[in-house]
Amino acid sequence: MGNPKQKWTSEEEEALRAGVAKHGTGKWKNIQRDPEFNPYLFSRSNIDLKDKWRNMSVSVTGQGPRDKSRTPKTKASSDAPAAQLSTPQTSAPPAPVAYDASTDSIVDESAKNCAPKYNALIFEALSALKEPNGSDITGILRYIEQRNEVPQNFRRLLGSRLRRLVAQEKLEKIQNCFKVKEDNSFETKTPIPNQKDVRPRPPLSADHITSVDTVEAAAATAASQVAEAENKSYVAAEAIKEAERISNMAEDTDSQLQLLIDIFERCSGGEIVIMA
DNA sequence: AGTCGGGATAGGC
DNA sequence: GCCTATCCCGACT
Repeated sequence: MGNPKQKWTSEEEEALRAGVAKHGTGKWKNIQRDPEFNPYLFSRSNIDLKDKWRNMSVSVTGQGPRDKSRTPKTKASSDAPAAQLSTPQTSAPPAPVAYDASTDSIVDESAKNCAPKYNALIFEALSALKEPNGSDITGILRYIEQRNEVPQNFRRLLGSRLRRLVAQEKLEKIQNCFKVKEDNSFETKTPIPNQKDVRPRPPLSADHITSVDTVEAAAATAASQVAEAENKSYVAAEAIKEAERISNMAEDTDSQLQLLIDIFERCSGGEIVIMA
């Protein structure tokens, strides 16, 4: 067709990875315009970035180029940035190994993203199975397997995921069965201020205002309290982000450990395990 | 305007 | 000829 092919250089690829790590997939225009990456990507359009990312994705996941049988396009695929945990991923291609600019390390996005997905599947299974005393791992496994494609070592993964959810008090374990904790809601909730916190202040009457000074002092106090509250809110939000990041790291490490255990056991049994 | 998925095609083997 | 990477187009939000 029109223009001759312009091969992607490694610098461009790195810039694209870093851009996706920073802005998330789907924000191609933002990445392209970002002054940090624009020097490398100025000759590429946002469409080019999308195509290249798609291409990088299939080569990492080992799928053939453009799997035609991919799932139908889901509408409302307003993608979520890479951080969006259960975002699930929208219609974005399976995320390739992404370059994490902040840590200078390679992070497997797909592993990151599947953690919350599996958790959601576990909760879905438990609520669908509706067993009063909880469901055992086999039942949960069967439910998920029937409805989703799962990796070979999924039982192990499921086991560790269940243990983690129990540890996080999102599930409770009764003998060998797992049950959703009553007071648990899985979403991160934004705390709704309870009534006593938002109760209307008593109306100011004239005798509350003794002088302009006191009004100003009250205003200054209120302003400083608002600022302080905002500050605390920001610190809390940062802490939540950090906790999520650490949780994801833990999930990754756990998955890797399970895989290594699996390989070790197979090797111990005399099986030859070929690493890809 | 921006994004997406699919089709077309250049280029390497 | 086949496969992959890139370009292009139309649909969608």
